[in-house]
Amino acid sequence: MNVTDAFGVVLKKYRKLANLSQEQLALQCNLDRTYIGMLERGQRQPTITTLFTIADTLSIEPNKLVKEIEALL
Amino acid sequence: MNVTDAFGVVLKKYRKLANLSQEQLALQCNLDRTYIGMLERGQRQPTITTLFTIADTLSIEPNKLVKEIEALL
DNA sequence: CACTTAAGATGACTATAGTCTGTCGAAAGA
DNA sequence: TCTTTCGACAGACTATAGTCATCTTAAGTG
Repeated sequence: MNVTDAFGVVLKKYRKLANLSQEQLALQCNLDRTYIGMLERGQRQPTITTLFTIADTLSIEPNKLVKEIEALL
Repeated sequence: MNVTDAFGVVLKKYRKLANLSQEQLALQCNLDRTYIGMLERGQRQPTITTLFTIADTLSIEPNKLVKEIEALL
């Protein structure tokens, strides 16, 4: 599995845990609804600041998200 | 301090620790020499796969790099 | 059934990641 | 002085992150 796909999997998992729709998450992150969807489907990869923004919104430390990605590779 | 600048600081620190020039690191990462410089100066921010590639080349876990960035924010 | 919400998907767009070529100055060695 | 190595920096470029409008489908819900 590649980094982009792994990020999508982890993102979806934590969004669901936070009980948010893609749209709700997008609003809280100041990102676009369709972009969140593309991230989850592995069709886009985030920059590092986007990673931090999303992690922040999901109340999880960025390094923990990254660690989970590493575990999927 | 923002995420982009913090990444630059951390990158430079670990590149020096690995005793590599920007050009040597760039070659090993398959990235451009000037781009490594821009990252270190906070003029560009990496995507997540670039983060993983660089961490890999520097023999450090991506989540550790990220943790250091968090500490600088 | 109609109505709503969530998400997949696409095409066109703007902003920026990442490349390439080259110049410059500082430091260090021959 | 001459050369090499390193890094800052600039400009022009290509690839892709991220936006926006819109349509479609699936799963509830009354």
